[in-house]
Amino acid sequence: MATTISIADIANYEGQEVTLQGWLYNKTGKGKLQFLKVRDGTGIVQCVAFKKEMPEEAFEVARRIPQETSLLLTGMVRKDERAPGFPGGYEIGITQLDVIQEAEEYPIGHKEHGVEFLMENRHLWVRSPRQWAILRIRATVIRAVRDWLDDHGYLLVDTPILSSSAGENSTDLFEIDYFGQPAYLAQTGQLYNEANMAAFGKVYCFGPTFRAERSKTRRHLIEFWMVEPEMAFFSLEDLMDAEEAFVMYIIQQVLEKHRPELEMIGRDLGPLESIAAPFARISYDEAVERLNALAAETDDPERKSLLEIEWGTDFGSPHETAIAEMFDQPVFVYHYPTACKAFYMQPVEGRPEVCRSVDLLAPEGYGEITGGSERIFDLDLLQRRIQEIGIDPENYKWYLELRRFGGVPHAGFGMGIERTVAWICGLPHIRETIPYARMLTHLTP
RNA sequence: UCCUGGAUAGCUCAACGGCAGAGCAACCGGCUGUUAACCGGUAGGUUGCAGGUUCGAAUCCUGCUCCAGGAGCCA
Repeated sequence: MATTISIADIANYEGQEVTLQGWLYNKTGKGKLQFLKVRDGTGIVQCVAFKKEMPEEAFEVARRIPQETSLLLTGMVRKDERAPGFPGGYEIGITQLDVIQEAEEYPIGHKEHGVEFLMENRHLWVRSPRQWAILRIRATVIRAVRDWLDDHGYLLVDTPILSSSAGENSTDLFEIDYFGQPAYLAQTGQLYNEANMAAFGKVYCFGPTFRAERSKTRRHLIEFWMVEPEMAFFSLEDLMDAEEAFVMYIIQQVLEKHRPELEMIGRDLGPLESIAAPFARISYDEAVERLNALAAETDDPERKSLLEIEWGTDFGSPHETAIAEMFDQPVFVYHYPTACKAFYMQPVEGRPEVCRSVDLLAPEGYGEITGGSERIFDLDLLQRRIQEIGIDPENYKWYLELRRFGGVPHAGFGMGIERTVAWICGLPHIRETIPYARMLTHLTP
């Protein structure tokens, strides 16, 4: 009985007889010689069925079976430069072949398909090499996130997904029936993080978040995964230092572990490899100046009006892209107008119209991947802010109470996993960065 | 919610007022090194839905449905 192996480990079995269990990915034939590309979840290997080297009925099976048939095969591993696959360079000379389930006509062929069709068949699309590579990179991004935080003194403290009131504001929340009273799906774990940081110092939560926004762009999901670290005694500058190291680690891990996958999906590695700390840091004031300067020297009136910005308004997507394009590195933009940001952000000393907030914009037009700030820790100030923006203090009772029992300066940020993966993989659309994207028009599969 | 574009064979598309077609997939046959194999053959259609104009509509008009991209909002 031959050893059952994973394709990823095939190089260790050269010259040995092995068993493989997997699915037929593709087949090309030439009469008495059939090339079966088989995948097993860890990789793809070319298996060669040659009529003279195997039982007659097994060869007939090799000739007949369609794409995605599940199978069990045995054969000799040999090195061959011509053999395609992942990792490639090895192939298996089949001596025995058994079908587990012969597939019906498989909808996803090896030609191009439209977005609508692929999304309807997402449960099958995840098998395609490109999607397979992207989702493996996603898993590594998530692991790098967890490892870096765990290794730097942050404790994972989970925050609830169901809650009785809004996190930051009451719009774009999914409301559900919670035994007769309204409840909402979390759009952030941040308020709970602030309670947890006072217990554990440095904490983070990681999980799905929900935004009921009718957004229809390549950067938006209704359900997306966010990691949110929150740190006691952190200033805005500490926050930027941490984010910088954190993002660098994630990129290094992906480059180290997934070079073949990145090449497989056609990612230009140059811009990614050249990412290095320190990242640029500019103030909102400077960003507005730079945008208006750029608009001034732009001839195209349409683009000009997209770039022009009045101080005090938040950046639109064209602004973010334009700022990011001014740098080869990710760029921090800090001290946004207080009016544009959440109520709990700490105003700048002596200049309350701006706050101690910072967004990190990814290069190559990928926009905002993190957003964070120093939080208000003074009770009176926070109460005043709640009153100013007109939300019900009753909903923030426990949150306010954190400021009664040892309030300290603290800061935190949130990073969108899917946007980060989209940037690292160089993808045109965020829908490929999550196994089953929830979007305005996609709830199935 | 708004703006723009689209819907034709299982898939990707062509035909743009005059016989609805190709490639891939499927099926049959050939081929000992294929890389989206190739070669020959077969089958495959309520042209998104409803109405209108016309001798004649996939094509022009009206309404609707669905999809995509973008804006706003955000990570």
